[in-house]
Amino acid sequence: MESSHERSGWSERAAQALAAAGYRRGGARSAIVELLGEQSCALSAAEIEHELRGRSRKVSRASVYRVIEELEGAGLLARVEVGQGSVRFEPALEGPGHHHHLVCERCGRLQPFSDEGLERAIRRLSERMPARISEHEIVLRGACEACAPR
Amino acid sequence: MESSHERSGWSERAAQALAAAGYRRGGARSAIVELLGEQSCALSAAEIEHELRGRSRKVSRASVYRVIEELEGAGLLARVEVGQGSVRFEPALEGPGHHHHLVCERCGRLQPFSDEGLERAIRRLSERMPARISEHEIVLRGACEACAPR
DNA sequence: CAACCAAACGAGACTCAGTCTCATCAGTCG
DNA sequence: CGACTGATGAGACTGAGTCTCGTTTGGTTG
Repeated sequence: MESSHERSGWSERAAQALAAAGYRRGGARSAIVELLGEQSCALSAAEIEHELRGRSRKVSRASVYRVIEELEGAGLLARVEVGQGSVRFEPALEGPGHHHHLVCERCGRLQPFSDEGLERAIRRLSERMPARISEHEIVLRGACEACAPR
Repeated sequence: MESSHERSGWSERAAQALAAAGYRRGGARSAIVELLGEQSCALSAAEIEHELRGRSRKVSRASVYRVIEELEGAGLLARVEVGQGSVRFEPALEGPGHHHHLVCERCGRLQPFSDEGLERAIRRLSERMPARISEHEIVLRGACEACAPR
């Protein structure tokens, strides 16, 4: 779990990185970046569109997907495949922010976690595989603490 | 990769398990089970529908999804989320057949792998997490041997 | 400041996987 | 052999995501 000031740093970093990549400042883009920067966990594209309709500014679906694509391309946004066809996005944090997800099969909530043992196992495996591994994604499914306390 | 006689055993097991669960024998269901039993790796729903159109018997999309759901519910079929919104299915083999996937970002091919170190890390993590973990899924992304030989 | 150009944007048509409904078909059992 | 009930197919429908194209806006230049 990350502290919120680390998050707000993200939207600034993102804005800078996009500017450096030659993108102009545009209302839709900055509204999306700002919204993402405030989140504590992943949002779906539809949630981004819907949430923005209510506040700062209405943003079209096309823009939501365009900006997601730019951010993902710049390595600033991580795509999380949650299962059942739903895809979510969240700010990609540097090194220590790297984490994976537990999806509760009961309530559907997403819970981030990280584990050094797991990362080590993946690094070792990557060296042995006959391929160049660039990313990995791990999803655990089960019942979260609230749904099945022990 | 598993030997093929292990695979053909799967379609029999699946047929038995479905019969035991009270399902009647039906043409569409057995055609799908048979096709899945022959595969060496995961198929998408559309591929199942298309492949069957050409051979044994034409099967409607509704039946493909129905049968997938039944098999998944019986723990006979594993769902593999490959990314970019595409979902594939493959026969779930007992213990030793448990594996994960490497998705090539260049050619899109799926390559199964398994690793005891990784499984161990996940078991240990599951015990420490404040949740009941029932499944896990790991996807590695990168360039496969054919696309980026080293 | 005015004018211009390219990038950013919005609206909405379109695609495609997956779901749902309902009429028809076919095992199974009496 | 019927009849009952589950299995199936056809196709309408949904919702996420993509694409196109006309409009708006940021930034730059005269």
